[in-house]
Amino acid sequence: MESALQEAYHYTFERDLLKEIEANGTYKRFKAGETIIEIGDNLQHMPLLLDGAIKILREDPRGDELLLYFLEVGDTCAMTLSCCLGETNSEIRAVAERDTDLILIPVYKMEDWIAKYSSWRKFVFESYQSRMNEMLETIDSIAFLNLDERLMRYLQDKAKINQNEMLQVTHQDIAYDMNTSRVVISRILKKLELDGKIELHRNNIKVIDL
DNA sequence: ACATTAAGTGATT
DNA sequence: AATCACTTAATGT
Repeated sequence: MESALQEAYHYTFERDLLKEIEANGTYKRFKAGETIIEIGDNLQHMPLLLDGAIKILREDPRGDELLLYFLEVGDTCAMTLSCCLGETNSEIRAVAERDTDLILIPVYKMEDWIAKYSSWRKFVFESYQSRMNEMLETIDSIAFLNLDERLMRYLQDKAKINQNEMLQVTHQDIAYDMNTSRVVISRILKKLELDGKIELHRNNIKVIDL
C-alpha cells in the first residue's frame, strides 16, 4: 500500500513530504460508480489520486448534471483546495469513474505544507492551473463544437481515462453527462458508427477512432 | 413466457 | 436539438 504513494508521486514530492503524507493521510478505496464527494459536502480532507479515475460533475437545482472533467493519477481536486481553505462547501460532485485508490490529507496539514514545501506549493498551483484549463476546454467544446464532435471527444476521453476502448456505458449515461437527451445521443452515435468511428453494442461502445 | 431495460426511428416543434 | 410516441432488441426472473 505504501508503495502506491511512492509510485504515483515520487517525482512530484520530496522525500520528507512523502513521509509526512504517509504519516498523516488515510488510504481509501472507492468502487466504480461510488460517489466520493457530494454537492454541499463540507470537505475536511483533500484527496490525492493514487490509482483509478474520477469524474467531476456540476448539477443544477433541477438535478440536471454536466461533466466538467476527469481526474487521473497524480491529480487532485481543485474544489477541495478552494473549499478547504475557505469556508464554502462543495459546488461539485465527484464520482469514481473506475475503481479508485486515494489518500486523504487533512486540511490543516495542507496549509502547513504550503509554507514548508516548495514541491507542495508547486503541486497545488499547477493543479489549479490544469483544472482550469480542462474546464476551459469543456466550455469551448460546449460553445464552439457541434454535438457530434463534442460526443466524439467525450468517448475518446473516456476511453483514455479507462485505458480501454470498450466503454461500459448506456446512451442514457452519456446523455446525463452531457446534459442532453438519450434520443439525441442515440442518433449521433448511430451516425458515428456509420462513419466507422465506433461500434455499438448493448451497454457498451467500442471506440475505434482514438 | 413475461417484464424490464436499452436502443432505434419517424414525426413534430 | 428536444420531445413524443412507438417499435424492436436484449436481458433478467
